[in-house]
Amino acid sequence: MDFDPMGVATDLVILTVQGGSFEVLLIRRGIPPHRGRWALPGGFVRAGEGLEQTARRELAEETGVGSGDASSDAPRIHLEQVATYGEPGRDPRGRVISVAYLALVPDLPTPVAGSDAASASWIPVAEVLDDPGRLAFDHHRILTDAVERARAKLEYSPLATAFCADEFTVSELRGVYEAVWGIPLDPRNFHRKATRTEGFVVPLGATTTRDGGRPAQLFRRGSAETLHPPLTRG
Amino acid sequence: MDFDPMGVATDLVILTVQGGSFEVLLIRRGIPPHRGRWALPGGFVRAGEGLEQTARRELAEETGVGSGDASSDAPRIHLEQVATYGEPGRDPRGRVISVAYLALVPDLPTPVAGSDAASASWIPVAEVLDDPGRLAFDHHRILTDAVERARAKLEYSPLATAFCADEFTVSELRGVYEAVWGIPLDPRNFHRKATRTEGFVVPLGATTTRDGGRPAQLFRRGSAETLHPPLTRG
DNA sequence: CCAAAAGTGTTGCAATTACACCCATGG
DNA sequence: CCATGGGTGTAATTGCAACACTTTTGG
Repeated sequence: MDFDPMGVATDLVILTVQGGSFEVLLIRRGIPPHRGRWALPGGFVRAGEGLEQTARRELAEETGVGSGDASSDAPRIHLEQVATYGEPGRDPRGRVISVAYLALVPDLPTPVAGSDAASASWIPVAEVLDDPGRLAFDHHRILTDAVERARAKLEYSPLATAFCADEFTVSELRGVYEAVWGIPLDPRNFHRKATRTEGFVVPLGATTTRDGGRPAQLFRRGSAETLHPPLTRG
Repeated sequence: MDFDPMGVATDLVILTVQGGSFEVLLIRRGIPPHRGRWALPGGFVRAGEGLEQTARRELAEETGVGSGDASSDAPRIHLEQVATYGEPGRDPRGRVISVAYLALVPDLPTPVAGSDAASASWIPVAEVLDDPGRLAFDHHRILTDAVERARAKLEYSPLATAFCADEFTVSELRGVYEAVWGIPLDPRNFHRKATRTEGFVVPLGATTTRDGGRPAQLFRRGSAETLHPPLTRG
């Protein structure tokens, strides 16, 4: 038996935390379908290209970072697959399957508009989630799934460090948790948990006073893949 | 820009627990490529068909249950998407993207060989995981990912009930956990956790002596989607 | 009666929370 | 000296593992 050929695309949920706000990168579509509407950045997988490779290419096009090329010395961006969406009729161009990826980036310079985007902007996640009609295609569902994944993974993985610069303070790390989860955390207990959890963060010895008050130690992400014990919400 | 057309398939990781053994349904391929080798059941997505619909169709073909048709009164089988695999070169027939699904079924009658399968058998999961060369394509990776997902979800979701018949005892439920995790659990503490966790299981009043000894209460799965608190491994 | 499996009570350790308190800087 | 944020100590509580013990059947 032969197969029915289909289009395969990747869509990206690029998340960041800026000044205590949890935001997603959206584009205003410059070409049909859904021209002029907000959507997740994405594009078709090319013939010889792997799925993650496509996602990294799109990420680089939109943000200017994270291309997986050996030639690039850009910071390593966290990128993971979330799910695949393939209902017939989800794209008016024909039968298109979309593999959604979640990317977590630190505070970045202004986003760049890609080829199919009239413009690109950081928008607060909560605002978009509260308005199911805001996004084109089935992108509201994709965003919902990706954000849920991110929120869950903060608990048991060191993923939050992906939102931070190379060097960060415990407060900055806590700010990530507070922004993503949308709840305040006790700074004193958080400090203990973050620093005592094996392999989560490693102290650099240096300090900074960029947040005012007593100088804070600087840390880099550790080597742990999972957090024991996990950080809990609430 | 137009897209490069590709084949889209679903592959199924169908898991069950039989007599304390955690097993996966494999087929011996009856057609090329990889004719004669073991593989996960799967097949191409048809033109007007949704991804999950394809998975349910394949599941019904292999096991005779769980088709999503309204006409079917077969039991509802747990089916969830795991991940999508799309490296160029993973399938010699051309560029094929495969969406992997995880299905959990209760102890079932003998499996049926589908159209592309010479035969189908239940094989212990541990045995297959220990032998990376056993499966065709990249199916060892898919199985690894799916089993990891299943093991993790037992902790915080009522998924284990999907391996049980409609009515089950606490011991039978514990047997599922022990088989999937591969470790023994304290029957007394497990009983408390399972029955005290809100919405996990609901007592039916009836009892059974099918396991010997004192009669055990029968339960049905509850309505909870997540377990609070979770059941922990170790 | 004994064996086997179901189910309950209790105890002690470990993790977590809530918050009092001290530290180090800038203004 | 005060405000601000960084960081430590500690008591009350909760959660959980370990295991003694009781219950209800079959043989």
